[in-house]
Amino acid sequence: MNVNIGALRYDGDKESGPLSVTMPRRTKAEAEATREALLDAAEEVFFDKGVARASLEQIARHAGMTRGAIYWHFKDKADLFHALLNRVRLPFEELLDEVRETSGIDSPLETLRLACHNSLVRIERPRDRRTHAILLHRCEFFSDINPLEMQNRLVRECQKSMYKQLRHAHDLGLLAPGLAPETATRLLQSMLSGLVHDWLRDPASFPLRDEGGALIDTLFGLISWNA
Amino acid sequence: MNVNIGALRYDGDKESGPLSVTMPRRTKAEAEATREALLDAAEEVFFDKGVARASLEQIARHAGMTRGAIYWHFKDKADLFHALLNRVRLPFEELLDEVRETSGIDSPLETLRLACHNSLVRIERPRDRRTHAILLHRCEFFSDINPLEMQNRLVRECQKSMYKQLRHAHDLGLLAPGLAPETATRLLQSMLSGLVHDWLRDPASFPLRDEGGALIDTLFGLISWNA
DNA sequence: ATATTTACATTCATTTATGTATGGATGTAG
DNA sequence: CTACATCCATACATAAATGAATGTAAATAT
Repeated sequence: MNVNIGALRYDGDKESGPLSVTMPRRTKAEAEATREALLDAAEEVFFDKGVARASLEQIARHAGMTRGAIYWHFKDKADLFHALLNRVRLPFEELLDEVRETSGIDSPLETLRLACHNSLVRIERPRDRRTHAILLHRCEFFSDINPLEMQNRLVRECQKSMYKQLRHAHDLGLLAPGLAPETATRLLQSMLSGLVHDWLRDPASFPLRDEGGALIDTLFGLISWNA
Repeated sequence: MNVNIGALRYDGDKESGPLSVTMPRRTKAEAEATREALLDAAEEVFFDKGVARASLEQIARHAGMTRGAIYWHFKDKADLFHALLNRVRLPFEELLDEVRETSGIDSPLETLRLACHNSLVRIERPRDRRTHAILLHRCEFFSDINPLEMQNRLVRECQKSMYKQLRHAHDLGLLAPGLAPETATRLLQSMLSGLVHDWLRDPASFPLRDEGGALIDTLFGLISWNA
């Protein structure tokens, strides 16, 4: 079996148009590679021009293909968009699990703090950064896609995980006196949400890990009980 | 002079299409009224369908006009969009001035806190709410419009005003010990930004004034110096 | 070895939005 | 009372994107 994942076959035509006049069918591995290439191209073009203004023709050309390839691998633009988001999906709960497993910490507040730090690290990775920027700042609704509902689902899911930790911390008396876990949750979630929004709008304006990390630590210092 | 602002002339045709086959020119006041009607229609259609998917035809029909009216009053879609934003523009500094004038408070921290409350009240007004929702969640770049740059300008301007207040508060020893005014600024701005984003995405999910107000008070309680 | 399916490229028909050009009736200035 | 400018409606030309249909050579199954 000809396993050749990750490299498209070329036939001398170095231009970024269709590979040749009668380019034939590829092996399964090559087909999977072109699917990924199409997703990469969609990521770039969506990011640069916005989802609405990005045509499937531009995306296909950017990947060295034609629209035929897109319509083979994806139903339409919306389907392509969904596939794009699925590549970077990561529930906040899994970030918490990761922290719980790697570090031997049992304090719910410390676990949460580290998970927040890790979420910033995640979102700095180019693919995650661009994809989140697309979802937050570069797409409106179209066909059956409602990015606002998607964002809502993500936020609520994240809030739920945060609340579980802060509720636990509150029960252990770790929170500042008079601070309800519900309030602490909104405080943390809104701050992180705003921070990420601001940074994604202009990543060059400030270093996310540094300033964001300091902000997280400051907030956790403020909401923690201290003698 | 026939002053008749706020009411379009009808000629028996109650349908929402063009008023009549050969509807003539209006008075200056009527023309200004249709301009406002077009902006109202744009606000609604942009909000419902997103800026990219909203056609000028739909907007015109929604106002009981045709595209001819739009192209008379505005250069193109981008110009219409700009005019829409100008209706609700309000710098944060003016909110601060308003507080300084109406209340006799001289504490920079209290002034800032009240201005934050007032900003929530402002954004709950239907026109402000819809327009901000359009800018934040319902438009991508198109032609010469870059909503991300617009958002950036607004945020930086707001940050600047907040920082002036917090810097002043810090110099007066009003901030919690060890809390830099730069950090406090980011904390407050990110939280407010995230809060507004979340609320605009789904205004029914929680009451902004109540929960947001409580959040503001909590945060100011945390960042203030207290014996 | 043949038949079939796969993985695209190419072509075509349709839709949709835009910008402009033109027309026409009335307000308004003189 | 005329003349012109204003405020729109209508008509037209153009462009761009979509989705479906079709073609096709190689991979794969039989």
